[in-house]
Amino acid sequence: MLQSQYPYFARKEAPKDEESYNAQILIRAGFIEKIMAGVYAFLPLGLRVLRNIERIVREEMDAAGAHEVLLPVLSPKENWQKTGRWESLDVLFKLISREKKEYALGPTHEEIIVPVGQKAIFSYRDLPFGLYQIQTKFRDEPRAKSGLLRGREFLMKDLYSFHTSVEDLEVYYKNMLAVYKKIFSRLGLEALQVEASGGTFSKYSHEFQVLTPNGEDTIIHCSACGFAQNREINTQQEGDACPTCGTPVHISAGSEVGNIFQLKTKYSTPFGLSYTDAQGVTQEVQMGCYGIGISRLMGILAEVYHDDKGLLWPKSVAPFHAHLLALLGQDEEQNNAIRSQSMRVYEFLKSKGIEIIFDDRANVSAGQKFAESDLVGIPVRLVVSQKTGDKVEIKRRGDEKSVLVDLSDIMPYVS
RNA sequence: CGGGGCGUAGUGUAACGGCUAGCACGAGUCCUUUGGGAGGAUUUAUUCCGGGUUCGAAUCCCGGCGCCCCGACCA
Repeated sequence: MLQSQYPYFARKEAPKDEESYNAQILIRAGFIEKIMAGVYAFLPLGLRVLRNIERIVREEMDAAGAHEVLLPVLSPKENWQKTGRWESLDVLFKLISREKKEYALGPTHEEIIVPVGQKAIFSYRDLPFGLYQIQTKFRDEPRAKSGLLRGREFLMKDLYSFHTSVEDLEVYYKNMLAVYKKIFSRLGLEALQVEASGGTFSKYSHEFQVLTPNGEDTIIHCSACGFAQNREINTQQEGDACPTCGTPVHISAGSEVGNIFQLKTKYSTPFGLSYTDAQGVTQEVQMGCYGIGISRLMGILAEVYHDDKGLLWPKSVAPFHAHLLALLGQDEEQNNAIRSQSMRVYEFLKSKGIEIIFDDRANVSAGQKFAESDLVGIPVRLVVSQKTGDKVEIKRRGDEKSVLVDLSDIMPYVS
């Protein structure tokens, strides 16, 4: 039996027990499915978006010289006891084995990476270096909410850097600020670099915030000089003078997409992570950590890129480059012509490396195919029907008008 | 964990304590249809779970579980 070219899970109505926009639209369009509060399955279309976000983050991490690792989700209690977080970290998921041994599911991986790093660090000559992973994280949030924006299980990139000195850490940290800006810009997002409280990690940190009406953070920011602080550390009101340049500040809701901290020796100390300096003296290793919420980014992209008809993915993360619709009718002779023409288009674009999804379903009305393609939000829509003859109709998602072109002229429209 | 709301086919919903739990969408089958979520016929439910009140419970009461929202919390 021929498998359908169209792995589709769309539905007309979103479940009523889901109020956040990103979860509603992503469920409706068939990208994700809720399994329980704060836990989602990624369906074929959603996984492709997730992989694209991942790929961009991975490319930039690799370009910055970081090395990818994969740390375990399951981790021993002792490591968390060493830092005191077995007790202090409320969101730590704990589990007990048949043998009554206790484990934690990783909410973040300092307790795991430090002992790993230790194996490679002896001398100052071994430093600096960075290790990162893209891994599922677990946090026992007291209240999961806002769809993909705050889950109990989510995908995250976490990078840890190791240094001989605070000065060296600062160089790396500053470079990471630039790397992060590049990542968000490739994802089609404008992210403000925001100063925030460092939480339990350090006195201060930098967050990257995308301004969106449904964001859970409040950001005080200045459009003139780029000053931006989280409400956590700033109590200014709309229109107050910017502390750095005096221009009236704005207050906006934002969603955190990345966060970077200077850990310094916070985790080196409990694990005895040290190196020998040029004078033969033992010194503590200085550390930084740098996170990006991969699955959360997918939710934020849905919040930012949509209209009343559905999603509009930026090309860099879109699940496919092109969405091909074959509009079939009752006339089988006509249908055969449409099938062979749409297959020509499909094979041609595939041969050119264009990622294409092909809606070849029979017995689905043209109107439904159009509505669903708008909902899914792939950047370019191609139509083959009785009207198009040996040409293809092309329309960009979001455009009003379409054009009819020969197959030989199609590439500029889809690449 | 405090406050609020809510659990009825796959989805969205209706039903005064009382007839065979109604409708729409989806899905299955058959026929017709095919450029903006098509039409007809037909099929599709232990009303979240467990107790209780009652001649009789989707409906009222108690307990549990689950979901959403506000707050607290948020590496």
